[in-house]
Amino acid sequence: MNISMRDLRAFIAVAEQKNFTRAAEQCHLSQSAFSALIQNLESELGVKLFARSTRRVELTAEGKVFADSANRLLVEFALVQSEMKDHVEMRKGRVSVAALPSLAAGWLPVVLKEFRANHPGVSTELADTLSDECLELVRAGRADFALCAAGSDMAGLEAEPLCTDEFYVVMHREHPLARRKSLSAADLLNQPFIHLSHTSSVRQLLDAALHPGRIAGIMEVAHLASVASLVGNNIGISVIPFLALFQFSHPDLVIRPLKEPKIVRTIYAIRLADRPLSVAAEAFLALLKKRRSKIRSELGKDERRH
Amino acid sequence: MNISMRDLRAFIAVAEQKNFTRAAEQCHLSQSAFSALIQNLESELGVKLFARSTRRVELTAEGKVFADSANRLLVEFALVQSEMKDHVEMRKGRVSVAALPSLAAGWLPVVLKEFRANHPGVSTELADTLSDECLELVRAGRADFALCAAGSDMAGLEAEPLCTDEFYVVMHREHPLARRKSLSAADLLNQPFIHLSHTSSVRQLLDAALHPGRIAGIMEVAHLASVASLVGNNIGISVIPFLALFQFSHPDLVIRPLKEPKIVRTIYAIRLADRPLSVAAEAFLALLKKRRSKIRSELGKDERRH
DNA sequence: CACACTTACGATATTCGTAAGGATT
DNA sequence: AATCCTTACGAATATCGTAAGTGTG
Repeated sequence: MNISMRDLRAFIAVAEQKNFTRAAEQCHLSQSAFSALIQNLESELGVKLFARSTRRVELTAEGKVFADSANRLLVEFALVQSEMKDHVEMRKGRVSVAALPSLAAGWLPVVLKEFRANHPGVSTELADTLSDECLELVRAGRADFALCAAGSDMAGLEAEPLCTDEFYVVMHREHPLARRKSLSAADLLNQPFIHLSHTSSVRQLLDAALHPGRIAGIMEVAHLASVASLVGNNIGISVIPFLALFQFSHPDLVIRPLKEPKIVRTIYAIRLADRPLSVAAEAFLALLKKRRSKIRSELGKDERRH
Repeated sequence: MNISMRDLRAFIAVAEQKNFTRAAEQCHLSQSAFSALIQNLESELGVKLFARSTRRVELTAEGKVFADSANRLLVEFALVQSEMKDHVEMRKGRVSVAALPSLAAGWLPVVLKEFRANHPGVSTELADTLSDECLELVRAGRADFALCAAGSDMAGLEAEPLCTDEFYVVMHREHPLARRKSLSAADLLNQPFIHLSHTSSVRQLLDAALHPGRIAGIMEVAHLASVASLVGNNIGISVIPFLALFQFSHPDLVIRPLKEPKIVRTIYAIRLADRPLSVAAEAFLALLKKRRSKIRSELGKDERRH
């Protein structure tokens, strides 16, 4: 028992035209092939659908019953087809992104806005969280992809570099080091230092780069806003990646590039390996890559605003 | 764009099994043919439905969307199939019969009852009316077939004899002719005669057979019950077909066979030519023919009851 | 190296169209 | 004679299965 949409369309064509020849034309078939098709349909259903006298073709009682059903099935099927098309052409869909708070608060919304304007039917979700949780969301399939740093275990994931992010020293404007144009790791020794929590990728990177034993950490907080406040009150200094600097735009704060060693982290677009993204997610990721040059200029705008 | 139910079943099979090989077995196909089938489906829809790594098969985002639709379509289709089957096997359907009042009041209900008991899902309709209107109902498609006498214009109709119906003289028991065992046309001359209306097939047959000029018609009524009442009051006599005699079972009435000429009418099963009956109507007609031997015995029962 | 999907390719079935047949008006 | 559906039959097409190819764990 195998009936196709074409069979249904053919059936409906005869039912409407009441004529095999015209129905066959409508279906781009020879009349004989068409006749065979209808006969086949009748035998599959086990019912005569048409009463053919040589001069007239009419639906049988059972044919009428089937006509209603066939029409309904065709409509249903057309809806399914159009829904699939909607997804392919991104009039429908869903994109779920996990991103570092720094990206989620700065550059990402700008691109998100553009994407949403272009594809109003596609719903977008954004989870702003630390790298590890970003990766977890991707692994669990709760996010299509993540924009974050690479984690220690990247098995099953595929990471594509999106941009690099340099680290800066932030301190109070009255801090002794504030007069310097740039700073090195040696300058930070014995300075009261505000750390982010160990789970933060920033912290992990700093620990690796700056020999933690020699840094006089005096405090450990979870959120950048806390760091900014502590530094703003001159309780200590900190080292922050460029993308997070928008939280440190304050007259009392001074930002200085950290040189020697220059610390750079890479932000990746990370997704499940061997799993294609949905059409919409693919498109959104493409747009993100297309707009990646604006990452810094967007932040610039943000800083100028303060 | 031609997608078949088989395609949907195959798709659902992989979606559930998450494995082409098992799904192929489930569909009684070789794995390679199955693979081609799915690829074909994907290309027809214009979307990748499955993410195949060599080790795992999963639905893509679009595949999940399609899975819901495919399931729904299959369910819908199964319902359509079962509805068609219901009609073929007469768990559903409709039979509409037009029949002469004499049949509709006597034999027909008995067969109808049997049919309805065997096929409770099939709705039955019965129009009890004179032959001309019976034929009209059949022509208009309002009745599947009619049980009545043949009309003057039988074009487009197909008549199959069902039974014959002989005519009897009915009169009051005190009527002079009541003592006779049988009567001839000559006996009826100059007797006050109760006629049915000209539209009645009975009347037409009598007019043709009994030389109306020589019959002293004194009254013309539409319904047999009126004839019975008039005759019951000894206002006149009448000639009535056997099948209608059940209305004349009364102690005051006497029924005598009419011989010379013996008048016989034929009752036909009449339907549209070149139009098959619905399965249910065909079955009902078959049952009617099978039970036709009971036409007289049913009437006998009726008469015995009085 | 075993498993699982894809590709290649010859074999098999289906489906197609032309042409002839048959029935009706 | 014209119309319209069916049947016959060779041809085109699609589908199938075996077997080889490929990538992964």
